[in-house]
Amino acid sequence: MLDDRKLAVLRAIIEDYVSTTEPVGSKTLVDRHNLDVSPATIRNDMAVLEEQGYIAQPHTSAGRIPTDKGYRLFVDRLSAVKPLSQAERRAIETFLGGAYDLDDVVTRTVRLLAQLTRQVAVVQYPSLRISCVRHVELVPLGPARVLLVLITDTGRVEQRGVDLPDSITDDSIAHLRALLNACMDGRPLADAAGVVAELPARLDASDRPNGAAVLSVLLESLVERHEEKIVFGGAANLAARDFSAGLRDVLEALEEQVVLMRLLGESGDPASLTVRIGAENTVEGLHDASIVSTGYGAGDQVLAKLAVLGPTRMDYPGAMGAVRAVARYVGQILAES
Amino acid sequence: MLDDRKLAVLRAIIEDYVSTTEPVGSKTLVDRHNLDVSPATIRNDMAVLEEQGYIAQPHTSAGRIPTDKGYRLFVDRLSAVKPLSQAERRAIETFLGGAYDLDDVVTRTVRLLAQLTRQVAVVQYPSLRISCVRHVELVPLGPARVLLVLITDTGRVEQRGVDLPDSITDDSIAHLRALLNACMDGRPLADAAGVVAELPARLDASDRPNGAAVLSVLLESLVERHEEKIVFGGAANLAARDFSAGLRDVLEALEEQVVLMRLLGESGDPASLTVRIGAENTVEGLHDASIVSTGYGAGDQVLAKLAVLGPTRMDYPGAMGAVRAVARYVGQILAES
DNA sequence: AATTGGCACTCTAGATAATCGAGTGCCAGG
DNA sequence: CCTGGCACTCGATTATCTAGAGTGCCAATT
Repeated sequence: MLDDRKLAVLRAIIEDYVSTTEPVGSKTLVDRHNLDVSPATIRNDMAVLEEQGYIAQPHTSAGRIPTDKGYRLFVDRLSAVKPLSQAERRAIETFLGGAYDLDDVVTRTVRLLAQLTRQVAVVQYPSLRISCVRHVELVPLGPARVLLVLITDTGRVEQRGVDLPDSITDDSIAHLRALLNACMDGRPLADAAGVVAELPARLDASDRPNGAAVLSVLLESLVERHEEKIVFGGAANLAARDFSAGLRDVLEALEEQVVLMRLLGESGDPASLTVRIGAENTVEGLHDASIVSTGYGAGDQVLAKLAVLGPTRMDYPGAMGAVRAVARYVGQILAES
Repeated sequence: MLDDRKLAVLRAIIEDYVSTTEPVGSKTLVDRHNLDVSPATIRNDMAVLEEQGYIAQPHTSAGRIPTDKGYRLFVDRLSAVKPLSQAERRAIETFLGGAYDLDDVVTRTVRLLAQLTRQVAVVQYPSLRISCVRHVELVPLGPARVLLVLITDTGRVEQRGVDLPDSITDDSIAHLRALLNACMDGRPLADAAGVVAELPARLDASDRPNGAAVLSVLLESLVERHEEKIVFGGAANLAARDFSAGLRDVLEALEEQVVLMRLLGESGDPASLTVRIGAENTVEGLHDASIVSTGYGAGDQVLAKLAVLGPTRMDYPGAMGAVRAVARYVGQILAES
């Protein structure tokens, strides 16, 4: 139905349109790419492509622009992920290598991705779900308030103030701390639920409510809130582009954690490169946007996602290359630390 | 030189211009505010105001718009900080009250300020300079690498991986940990420098380099990097406005930590409400912007700054009221926790 | 001396019209 | 199936005109 030349034409249209931002006509097309046929032939091809919904005309007597469906075909069958240049790889390595702590890794990753792709970058904090507990610290903050500090074997530290149901003595705290460490040390955070079950038996009756409160925080709050943390950067790159919906909508979407969660959650296979194009995106206000996302993590565990967001008219091969490369390096960093 | 009526005219011009975004003429002015004089009289006044540089004409035969100098006079002498409504105060209280930890306080503050003022909000993390050490924890991460965790009496936790000059045994770590806690416990972080001096004497010679490495991280890195952390939000509010310089510049400035530092640093008295208008701002790309900032902290200590950034044409009394109120509430929250 | 009504003047925003040209669709011939 | 030719469409650009908001200035008034 679509012979090779028609596909080549589609590819050419997309490449031209992405780089020039202007509808591309049959004449320009033959000139710029060396298709050995006449403009009239191209026009026939374009008519077919249009009929099938891969390209569209903004108005009669203008060139063609790709539709979402056109981009989709391009991404699926007409393009390859573009590997980064040697220089770019080195840049990633040195830039990410200098990170101090997790916060810093995430911040730097965002900046890096935004800079590499000249788009908006979105990075989710890695999940603590599979981390193991190395140490739990309890520090009294008030009569019925303690600070819970959790140190994982991946070298991460999470803290949170906990309001207790009862007031608590320093002794009880010490007791609870010892017990928590005994129970949790070396165990994955995901097991916290199990520990909650066996804990009451090992606590004085008087300490049970407080102990339960601390554990539920450990579970619900630390682990889950971490995943909800999503950072974006490179908003300045939006200003240059023209989103028909108005970039106000885009910025609003980016500032809503909930929306970002959904955005990253929507992609199918979490581990692999996923591209969502234009209207494929269910998030309000992002119908003109495309998202290139992938999971990342230490080893083969997917701990979180990162993505690049731009107008549907974006350099997909380049963005995909950058996303993949950055995800790999971040994974390495996480594995090392 | 400027009699009362001329000042009233200036105030009226600013108020109208801020709310309508359009140059305001003599006729409209008399209509909307009840100045009991004729348009011609106002025109004379406006001529004087213009001569003195308080207002300007975009072009002949257009109304007048305020200049930076005009806004400056308005802020200094013609307006009062507008207190928030009861409802707004309650909203602040409940919204900030629900915060989990410091990160959450800062994030919520940004959102709150952005929403209250419909502008961009900028918030700096509170300095650790005056906090006291409650506990120091060292966790081995590798042969020559430890994780340093610092818990302060204000319930904050900072962590950082430290690469040591020599490899280290678990014994040494325990020793170092005990010593650090003995030295630092209860002392303000600002004293860390002093502790560095006395530490070597109390360490085995073999532990000295490692101990010094840990302490220098404590000092340089934890405390200072915290102050450098600045968050902004509400960028979507920029989209509606029209910055002549292009909002790209504004967004770029906002994404540069260094620039934000300078922005907040420039204000004079750190404790009080400061307004910087248009060109008063030395930051490139923000010559069309105004910044309303103030310091905040627990008690009377100024720990950091927060600000609102918008076009010079902004609602100064409202912004000042919001900034002041939010700063106070955040201060309270910090003092409590 | 300050205020005011009157008036001519100046621009800009917006409407209308004319023109240009890139790009198309279609057709007849190779 | 490809191609050159050709009439046609329609947005973008430019030119011209008009209406009206707003001004500055002046002479008269209080």
